Formats: sequence, structure tokens, C-alpha cells
Amino acid sequence: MFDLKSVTQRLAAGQFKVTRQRQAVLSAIAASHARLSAAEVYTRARRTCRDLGLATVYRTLDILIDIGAIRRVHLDDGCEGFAPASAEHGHHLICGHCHATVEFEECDLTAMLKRVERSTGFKVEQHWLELVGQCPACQEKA
Amino acid sequence: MFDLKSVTQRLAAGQFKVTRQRQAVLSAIAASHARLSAAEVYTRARRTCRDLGLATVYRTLDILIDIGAIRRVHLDDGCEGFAPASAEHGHHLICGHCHATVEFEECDLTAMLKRVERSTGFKVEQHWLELVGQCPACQEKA
DNA sequence: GTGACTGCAAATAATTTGCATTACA
DNA sequence: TGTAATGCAAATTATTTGCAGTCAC
Repeated sequence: MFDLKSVTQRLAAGQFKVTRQRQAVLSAIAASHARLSAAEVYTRARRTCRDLGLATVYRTLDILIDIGAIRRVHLDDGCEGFAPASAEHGHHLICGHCHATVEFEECDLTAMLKRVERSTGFKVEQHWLELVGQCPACQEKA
Repeated sequence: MFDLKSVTQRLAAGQFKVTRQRQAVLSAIAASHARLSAAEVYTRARRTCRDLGLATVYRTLDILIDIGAIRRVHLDDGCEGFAPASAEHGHHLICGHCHATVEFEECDLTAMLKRVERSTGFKVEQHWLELVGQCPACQEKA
């Protein structure tokens, strides 16, 4: 689970210090249930921590990815965004409208991967899967 | 199929002019069987067309995506790359070592998507899938 | 001929790095 | 207290845009 306490513990368990800035970044991501760009994380985290620098946000995001607390997602404009990662192996489903983000674990590509491996001779090592759609709330509004 | 002739025709069929520069970009991508970054396309296409500008490469790549001749892929460093797109609906399998790229069409996520839709309430509209592995040649070398 | 296309250089945007200072453990 | 972490500003990298000249049709 992505909850503040457990992530803070994981930070401390690593060789990482739990600073005011890191907590602010963490809370901003935890509070938002959408994928955020680095700039968005910066803006939100700054509400809690006035003197936060953008460089620190980038540095913190890297660490959070390292310890598996968040995951990179691909944005439509080519840049990268970040979303909380609860599951060990999960993927993200993102609302194309409001960017609400849900994580799902049911990802059984095994059969497909086998077939692709057989037909191409490649050995598949990792996969990158992201779904875009419309969340319940945005469906109602439409 | 991604073959020079058909893409050239598709260019002409649209309102696009078939210029020396566009042909160079096209040939560079066709010749390489790997995904390329914009800078790599530039370097390669320049061998054929000495006075090619990087801006033109970007402009051309956009057009090629529009007419469905190539597809964006996600690079490990966060930037974007480009790979030939033969099939209407295909995905890419990329060698993590030499970047050789193969397109595959066997992508039946239907069952999985149904399940995800049911459990999340989202309506899935598009999916982004990319596989990374090791190509036959690189497996032998290892 | 003429409007789309181009190169170049300058503008923007996204991210990273260097370094003197601060603050967690 | 010692060292990792920080803010800021400058550096780097990726991409886009403006514009005068050029070329495909």
C-alpha cells in the first residue's frame, strides 16, 4: 500500500533522511489521486513547504521511484508523470480527461508474451502497459 | 507495410510535398530496424541529405506519425523515440541492448480490459503497450 | 508562379548539476 | 557533529518557433 507511514519507513530503512521537503512531496502525491507532472508535484508540495525547490522535487521523485513508492507514467505531451505505486507489479489506468489514476494488478499477458516470443525469437524481459480511458465521474458529466 | 514507395504515395495523397528532406528522413527510418531518437534520425538522414536541419526532422516526424507511417515509442531516458509502423494497430518489441525493433499485432487484451473496466468503472479507450527484451542476435552474443 | 517547405538562429521547456549553506540523525 | 540534503542559479538537453529565402508541383 502507498501510505505515508510505510513510505516514510521505507525511506528511513534505506540510507535516506526523512526531511521536511520529502514529506511534503510524499503528501502531495498521496493526496492527489491523479498522475502528476513534476511541475504539478512542485506546486502542490510547495503549499506545505514554502521554501521547496524544483530541483529537490526531481531528486525526491527519483528516490521514490527507487524505493518503489511511485511509478513513472507517460504523458500525452511526451513528458513524464508520476503516480503512486501500491502494488509490486501494477499498471496504471488514467482518465484522459481529469487524469484520475487507478492502479490495477490483473495483468496476465503471459499467453500473449509466449506467442510473441515464439514468433519473434526475442526474450521478453519487461513490459510497459498503460491504459487511458474515462473515469466514472467524467462519464457522468459527459 | 512500411515501404518507401507506399509512404511516399501516402505523403503525396495527403496535401504533403515529397521533398528531398522528407525522403531522407523516411529512408533513414526504413533502413534502420531499430527505434531511433530524433537526434539519431537526424544524424542518419544527414548522410543522404547534407543540408538537413534538425527542425525539419521534428516537423517531418510529426507528419509521418499523422499518416501512420511511424509510431512514437517511449525511451528509457524519458525522451521519445520513433519506430516504423507497418500495421494499423501494432505494438513494439524493443531489444534493450541494441534497440532492434519488431512490431507485433497479436495483442488481445480484450479479456483483461473487460475485467479492469468492471473492477474500476472506467471506460478504457486506448492502451499503450511496449515490450522490452533481448533480440536473437544479442542473446547469442551474451 | 506560388504556397508549402526549409535552414538557421533564437526562444521555450524540461531536467540536471555545482556549490555554499542547512538540518537530520 | 558530520554528512547527506537543500535552494538557488547556471548549465544542459530536447523541442518549437519566426522568418527570409527556396523548391516541388
